[in-house]
Amino acid sequence: MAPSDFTRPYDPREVEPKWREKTLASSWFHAVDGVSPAFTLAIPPPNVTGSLHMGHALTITIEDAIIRHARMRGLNTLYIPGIDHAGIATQVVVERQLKLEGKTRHDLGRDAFIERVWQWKGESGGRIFEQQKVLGTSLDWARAKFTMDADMSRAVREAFVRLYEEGLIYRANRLVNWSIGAQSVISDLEVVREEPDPAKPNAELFSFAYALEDGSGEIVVATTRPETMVGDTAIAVHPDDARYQHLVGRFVTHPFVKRRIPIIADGVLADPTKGTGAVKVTPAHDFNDYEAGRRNGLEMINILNLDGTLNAEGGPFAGMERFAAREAVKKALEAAGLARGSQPHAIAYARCQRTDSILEPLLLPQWYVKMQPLAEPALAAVKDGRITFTPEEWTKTYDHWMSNIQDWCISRQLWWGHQIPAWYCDACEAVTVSRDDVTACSGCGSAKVRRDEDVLDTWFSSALWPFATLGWPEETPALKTFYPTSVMETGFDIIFFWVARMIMMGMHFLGEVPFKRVLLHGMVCDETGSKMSKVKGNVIDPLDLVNGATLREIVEHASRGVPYAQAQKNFAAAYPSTSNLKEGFPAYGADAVRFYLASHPPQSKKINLNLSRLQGYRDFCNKIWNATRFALTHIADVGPRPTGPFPRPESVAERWIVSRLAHTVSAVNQAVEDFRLDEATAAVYQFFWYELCDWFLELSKPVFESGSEAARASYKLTLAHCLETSHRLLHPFMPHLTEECWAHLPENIRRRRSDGGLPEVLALAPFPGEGEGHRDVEVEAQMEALQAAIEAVRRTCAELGIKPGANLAVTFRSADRRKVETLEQYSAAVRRLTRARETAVEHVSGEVARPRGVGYAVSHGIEVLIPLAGLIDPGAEGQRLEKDIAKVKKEADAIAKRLDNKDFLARAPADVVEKDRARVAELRDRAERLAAAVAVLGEVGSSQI
RNA sequence: GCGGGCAUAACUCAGCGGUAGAGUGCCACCUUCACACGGUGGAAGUCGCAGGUUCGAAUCCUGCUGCCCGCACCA
Repeated sequence: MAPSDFTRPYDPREVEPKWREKTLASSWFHAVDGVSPAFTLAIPPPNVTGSLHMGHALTITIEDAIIRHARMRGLNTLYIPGIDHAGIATQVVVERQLKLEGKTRHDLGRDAFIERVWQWKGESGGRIFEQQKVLGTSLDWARAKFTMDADMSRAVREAFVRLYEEGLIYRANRLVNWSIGAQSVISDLEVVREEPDPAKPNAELFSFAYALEDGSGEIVVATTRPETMVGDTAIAVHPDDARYQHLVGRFVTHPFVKRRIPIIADGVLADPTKGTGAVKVTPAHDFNDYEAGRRNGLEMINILNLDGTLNAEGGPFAGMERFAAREAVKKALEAAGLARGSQPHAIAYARCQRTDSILEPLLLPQWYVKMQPLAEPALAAVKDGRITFTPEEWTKTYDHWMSNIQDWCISRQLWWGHQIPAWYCDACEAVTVSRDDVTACSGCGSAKVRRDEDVLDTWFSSALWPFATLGWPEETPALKTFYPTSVMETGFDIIFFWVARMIMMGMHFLGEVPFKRVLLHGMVCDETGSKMSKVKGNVIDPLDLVNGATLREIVEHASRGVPYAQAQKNFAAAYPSTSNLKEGFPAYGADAVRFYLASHPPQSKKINLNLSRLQGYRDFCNKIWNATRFALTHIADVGPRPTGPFPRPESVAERWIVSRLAHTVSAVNQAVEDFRLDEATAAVYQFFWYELCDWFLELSKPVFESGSEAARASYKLTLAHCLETSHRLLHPFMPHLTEECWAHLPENIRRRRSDGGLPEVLALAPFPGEGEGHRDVEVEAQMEALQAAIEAVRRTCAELGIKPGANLAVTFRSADRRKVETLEQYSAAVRRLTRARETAVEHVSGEVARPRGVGYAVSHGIEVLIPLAGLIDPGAEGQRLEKDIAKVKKEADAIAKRLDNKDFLARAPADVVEKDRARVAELRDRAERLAAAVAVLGEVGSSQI
């Protein structure tokens, strides 16, 4: 391929699809069993119902960068892809489809329904894999797993049976969170509570009276759920509440159902300061009442059907939907003269995370995992550092949750999922839990056994992910090679749902941590900081950023089920910067999106999408492209790259760039090791643009144009080396662009593997380490002086309003022989970069007369003299210099003041004091020289002050 | 109520004890033969407020204010 193949500007649409195809046709990212050291990362499996969102893009970006870095460092690297069957979400999707056909899952029956879900999964369940590929992942697709695969199901069953046999799984009849929307139980973690705002009542606190059975009076209670009163089995008062002591032990009569209800004393439930101090007790429908019921041996009466209607216990209200029943009960109480008023009230509704329906506490037998014994080793593993969290602050959150852990309800009344392997006997009481399907009761041998209808919480299978994906419970070579995995990387919002449970299960079943490090990232939000949601209409599809999209497409992807005009309004509110976005998004490309996402520090809880920054990284891609294109015009015939460490070049510029390269390489490696991808991307961005392109490339141009043969050869090698090393440094963040650029480089310059072989592609090349350069602090100082001299000329001209292209003849003076030599050596480059017609360099010592009427600057021990005659009025220079003098003096005075402080001298470290002394001296010297320059400016100049 | 976090340039965010930084935006200039998705120069911050520790604080400590996020509770 020739440099002319480079289109301009860089167009990711030309390059990225090509490398995606090559990758998928290759075996570059297949990990091999049995080779160590290994590096493993199992992707957090996205929902099978899902399509790629910014959170997935962030996950993949971070993980793939870490994975690619590890792979290039020579580790046997495995990045495991996968999809989660997502019980409730998937079942809801398919049920919605059925509804369009006028059917329910019950019309189909369980087997046919499950068949139908699999069919759906086959058609649209793999979409997210395709979307992940667009981002340039280096996943090992041959090892992709779906949590409902046969081997995964086997692992789930094995885990369940073992826990049961160990007494860590049990069945109990307890109050659970019932989601009427999902028609299932959900776990504590899946309950969301909206914070109540007392200023905005969202409910009604309704008071009513129970009449004492002897007709001697009444007792008033209040509730936000009047319909539950048909399930009341007690009224509780505080034992010390003088108002009610005489009533404890007596009874009231229920107005609607024939029941005597005791008035009991319960100091836990009843709070004398709240309401009337008397509280109705409905043990089967309230968590606190349930505890009170257990304490006091109360009857527990379930009044609800699973669909939210009142059952036969509802008396006159039986059959009514719960909210209709609420109104009916209120009316009936009023009619009976028992209503005692109501007031607006703010309460925290408990809702189902998936369906948003208000949850009902219900008494139902369910399967639970006993968490305490599992939590203890998992807590210890984090405490003693076998597992570390990044950012560290999550350790506390983890400790706190794990130390107060509740048993985990794992039954779900769904059809889609791993059916619980428990069989009940109709002939006896025995429960049979088995690895194999059961035909006879383990207790009495009866064939009348029924399997538990329920499936397991999806998170139960997720908890086995790091080892089930590797073949557990089999002792597979993969398991031996890749477990424990190296890193678990995911959003902080599932630290309890997932991370904590994986740690518990991994330690329990394998006796070893499932991963050594946990990296938790934040949430990608819109420009205003709001969480992305289709309801808010502020979702941005990462593929629209990658491929480009029209405004209409963007807006349509942002929300669901809203008219376009409204959707546009919602979108504009969430992304104020897009007000001028007529054309939609350009194709930023996967590489720019990745680099952008990687540029955020892990402690950012929120990443507010910033399109201008994204654009900045697209520009960076273009910069890399063009720099490579330019370099290729010079390095096509570069000599062979020496094996081993890069040899130390001769010239200042080369030694400088190689020193900066060494610095960048170590900064990037350290940053990736620390999971500070933001620092890694910043370091390589800084190096490539501001050091390699802005300076080294510019300094090398005159050499390529008119340097000696030897100099040209040396600069070619250095340039090619820096460029090739940059491609390798950038590759984990920008896989497509760097592959393309690297493929254009002459073979001579590509870094070989340690065995001497030429890597097939950049992804398989060694990551830069020691030996790519050498730090040279001295040459860096020399280079800084050269840069400062050039910048001094530019600044002086700019501040004086001297047009570029003016006829400049600049003289540099220094007492430092090396600086003089450097300036002389680079005089052609200096002319080019300052646009001066001619330059002269003088080595001076002691006081030297200054010419009159010159623009003057001094920095890093180099004086800059620019004759102004014929260019501008020297008066302007006088003003400019005076301003400069004032600034320098102010700075010098500030430091001098510190140096006058005896305590500072006595207590500050010697090197700090020394640095300040040198700095004051330098500043004073500059001030003197500037003052002298003013003095010789000429008549006009000196009178301007 | 318990716990965690955040407040730095117009915007988005680094820095977390020794001269206030980056990207974007802004202003001025430049169509210099890799790149105008470019180059050069510039302006811009009493680092939320008040105390304290220290020779020295954006950085450590305490309090306050304002936001955010968990967990618990809510007749």
